[in-house]
Amino acid sequence: MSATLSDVAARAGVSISAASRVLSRAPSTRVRPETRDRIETAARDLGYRPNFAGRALKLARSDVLAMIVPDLTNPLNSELLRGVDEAATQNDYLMLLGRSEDVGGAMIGRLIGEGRVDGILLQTGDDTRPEDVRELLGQRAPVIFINSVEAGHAGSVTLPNAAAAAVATRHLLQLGHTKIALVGGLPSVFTSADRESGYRAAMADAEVAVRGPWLTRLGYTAEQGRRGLRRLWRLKRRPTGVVVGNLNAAIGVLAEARAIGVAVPDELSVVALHDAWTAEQTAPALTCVRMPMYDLGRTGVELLLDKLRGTDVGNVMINSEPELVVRHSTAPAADRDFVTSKE
Amino acid sequence: MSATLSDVAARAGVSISAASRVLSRAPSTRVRPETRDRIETAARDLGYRPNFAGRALKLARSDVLAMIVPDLTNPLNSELLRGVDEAATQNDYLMLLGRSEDVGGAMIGRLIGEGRVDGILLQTGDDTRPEDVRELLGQRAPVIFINSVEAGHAGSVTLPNAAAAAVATRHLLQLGHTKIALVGGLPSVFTSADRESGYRAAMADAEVAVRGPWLTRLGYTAEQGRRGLRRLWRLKRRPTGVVVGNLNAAIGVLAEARAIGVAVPDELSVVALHDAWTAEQTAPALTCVRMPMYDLGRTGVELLLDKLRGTDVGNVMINSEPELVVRHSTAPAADRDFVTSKE
DNA sequence: ATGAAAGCGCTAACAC
DNA sequence: GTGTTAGCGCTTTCAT
Repeated sequence: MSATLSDVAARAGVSISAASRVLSRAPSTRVRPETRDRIETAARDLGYRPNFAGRALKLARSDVLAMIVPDLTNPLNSELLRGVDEAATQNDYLMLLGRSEDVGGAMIGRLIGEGRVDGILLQTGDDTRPEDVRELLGQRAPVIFINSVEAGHAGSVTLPNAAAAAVATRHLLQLGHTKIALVGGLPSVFTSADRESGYRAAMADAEVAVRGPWLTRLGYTAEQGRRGLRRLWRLKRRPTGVVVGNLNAAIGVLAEARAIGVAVPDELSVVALHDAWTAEQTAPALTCVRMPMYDLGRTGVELLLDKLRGTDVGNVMINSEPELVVRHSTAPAADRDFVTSKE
Repeated sequence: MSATLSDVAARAGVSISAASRVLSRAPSTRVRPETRDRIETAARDLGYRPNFAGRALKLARSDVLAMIVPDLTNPLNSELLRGVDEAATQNDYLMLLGRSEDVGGAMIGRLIGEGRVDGILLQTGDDTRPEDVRELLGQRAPVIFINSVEAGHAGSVTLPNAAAAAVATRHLLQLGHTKIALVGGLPSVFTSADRESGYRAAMADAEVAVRGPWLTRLGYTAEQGRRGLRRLWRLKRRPTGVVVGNLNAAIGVLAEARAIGVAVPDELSVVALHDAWTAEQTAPALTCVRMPMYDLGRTGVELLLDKLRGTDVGNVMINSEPELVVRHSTAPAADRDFVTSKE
């Protein structure tokens, strides 16, 4: 065991409470400079670290935030986790990671019930059961939803989902495409509707018709993306461009395109929402709309800390404009001999 | 705050210690069935959860294990994390995730110094500084190295790196290739040498010459894989097959091959170490050697728990045979009109 | 400016 | 079989 406060106090020749004041509290506490010095020196010599159990027991808080995501090893979450981690660290909190599939399970129950975490950032996944979420909300730790919302729950941060889908759609429109499909997420997932509405809005703005069969809502995984493209290619009237609601699904779309002999971008332009290193390594490299994931994480932490302090929190949308990253999976429409002036 | 032990005791009409005995200890403690019943009922009614700070303070342990990896969102780690998590949960431990880039930093120091974790599973990365690792080992939490070793340190689990590289190499040899290159990891990384030796052993067994320029040691990222292939393709004598030490690097190799006009597998066969969903989505889909990542995680936890109990632990290698997963990035050598009988 | 002491929730001797 | 009690390390009134 490392040195305790009483070790430090003994070495500095002061009382435990004096040592505590100097070592833990805001520098506001007035104490004779010489005493402060002795205490700080003793602490340094002994390599003193406050025992967190003692602290947590006394203060009834753990200084830990839990970030719960559907898939820890999804590269799309990389920036999100970095944002959360940095914001947490700056506020002297630790970030604990969990999977949303565990939400109904024992592990998350332990985290909260045993007082191991002070608050929770929750990103639900395709498989998260609503009743588990409601149970979670019934416990005593405040929850902030990340890129998802729960009716009647105060505290969420969302991405500019509609705006991002619109950026992607406009990119294809500007390349001269009019037959534009959407390979979207499951209808049950919060972001799906938003992204679809952004797509519809951009199409409407351009006065281009949306055809029902060109919308698929199969999910955000690569395999589901493949299925989406297969379904589109079974159609008599096929699109020349497709907006894919998620990068991983787009990777599947590309793989399936190759498998069934669809040339990208010559025959089909593909643009995806989200960006990550994997997008640069596909064949062809994927044109993407980058999402403000880092800000999403930071803002989530700020909201959670507000809630912890008792401040009223609302539902905020990150409003930085999603950025188009043009790579090689999109090209001017082949069935037109002109393109818009923008391109 | 939720119910405490004394709430439960009061409601059951027993002493706190009776409640503690019944609720926390092995069922061995003898107590009148009726009393046990009353206590358990009271606990259930009150939704009692042991406060972990009180428990940790008393027992001087936290029941938390930290798993530290270079990159949380690397899909290659998915199975590893699952293995660690499951084994930890089964032993009533919680898994806390950290990044190895933080090893020298404040965060990991807090985890250990403040007694927040009982032990550590550490997978070092390209950027982990040896002096930071040594400092970590100097602290009071036991450490088990995951697929890496530290000289003189008891406790590590490693993958069958050499065996996997040999499996990959033999696959190419059996397809008739003799001009086989290795796109490997950084020389400073533990696994690099092992994988290289497996490659060399397989080549030697087949009495096929290894040419120096065909070995690159640039690293395990996609970008480093791309650079590896570029370097190989600058050669006058080019290989017809390449073993890539890491799946992510192989994804880069494929991307670069396409970029510079190398046909895979017709002109170049590519086989990668490790497997993940990303390997099924490349063009062409990657032939891989699957590694026992799940077992790696489980075994790491078991070793760590042994060490926690004071048992002597050694350095174990997971010995399940790495499994070849043939997809479409490898094909018979084009410069031979015969193949071995095996294929 | 500094110290004494209580108590956060829990477990483990020890007494009965 | 059950209760009493001390104490883990810390913060925080309250005295001095």
